[in-house]
Amino acid sequence: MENARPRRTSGAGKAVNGDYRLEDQVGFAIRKASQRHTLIFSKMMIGDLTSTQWAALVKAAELGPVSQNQLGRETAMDVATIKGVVDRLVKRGLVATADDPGDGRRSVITLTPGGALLVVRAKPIASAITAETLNGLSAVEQRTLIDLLRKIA
Amino acid sequence: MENARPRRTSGAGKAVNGDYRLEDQVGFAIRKASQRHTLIFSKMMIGDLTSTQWAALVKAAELGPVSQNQLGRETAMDVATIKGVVDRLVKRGLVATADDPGDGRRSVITLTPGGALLVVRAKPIASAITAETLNGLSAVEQRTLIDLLRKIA
DNA sequence: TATTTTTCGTTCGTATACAAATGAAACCTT
DNA sequence: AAGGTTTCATTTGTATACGAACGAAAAATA
Repeated sequence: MENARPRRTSGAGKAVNGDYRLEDQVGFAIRKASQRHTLIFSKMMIGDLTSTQWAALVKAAELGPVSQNQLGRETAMDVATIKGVVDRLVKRGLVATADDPGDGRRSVITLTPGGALLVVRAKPIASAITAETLNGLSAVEQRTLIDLLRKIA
Repeated sequence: MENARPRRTSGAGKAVNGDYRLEDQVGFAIRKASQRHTLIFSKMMIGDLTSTQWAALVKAAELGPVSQNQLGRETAMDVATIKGVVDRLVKRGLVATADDPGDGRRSVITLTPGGALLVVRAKPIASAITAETLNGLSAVEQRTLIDLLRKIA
């Protein structure tokens, strides 16, 4: 029963040469996990919200009136990205923009009543999405995963 | 020194109501980790390869001639996504396509010599990218993170 | 105050990501 | 062999994601 394991090393432990497996890389694992989460999100969430739109909405609810760039920072979105997200939320009447009286550059973003209502109704669903995404893990593993992800983010 | 911690619960342990923090959700943590990885990847990788392009290249090297959809499956890419990726790799001369003689639907994808050379040279860099992405974690934590990501993917 | 720097929002270009629809080819079953 | 099903590749439409450049406004500083 020799050579039952792949002989990818030339000594003990550390690989030597052409041993690079896509499946072993964090980046690939992150991408696959992200894909599954996105799928779960789109299946479970109400109001046709994407996970990024939800992030912007719930942050806007938490923060109250915010500038667009600030909202982007809080939700980890590029200025160009948050613009597109906000535009789509405005078009759907979930969010409104107004000129900042004190700062000619800023446009202040606020939840509309409809947006606020949607946030209230979607919160338990968002929690359920997180739970479903983590459903193969024990409680300890769930916490560990989030901790480790935070550490490398 | 009472109420030093946020009072978000109305009993012991489990939260009750409007306590949903974006920062505590896996999806958000995954997105942020993905962003950092993407940044590291683009800064370190050679040949102007994105992480998805790299995935396609290294899988094509591992598998030899493959159909486009098959390559997409191996790299966790949608048919529409893998098409765009392959198109760009073809345009850059890293990959070539040919009609499958035995199957009129398939187009077979192969690495060009330039593509093969790039894979050889980029492998150690790709490993370094993974290491850099994980660099705040201990060896055990690194393995744990990848294991847990695989479990939920 | 005048100048420099920073911040804000916008726009352009490129690259994933995926649902859905399509036509062609292959496969399977009867 | 005919008919139904699956697979392959393509296309369209929408939504992130980010680098880079831009003008306008505010802030910092000389």
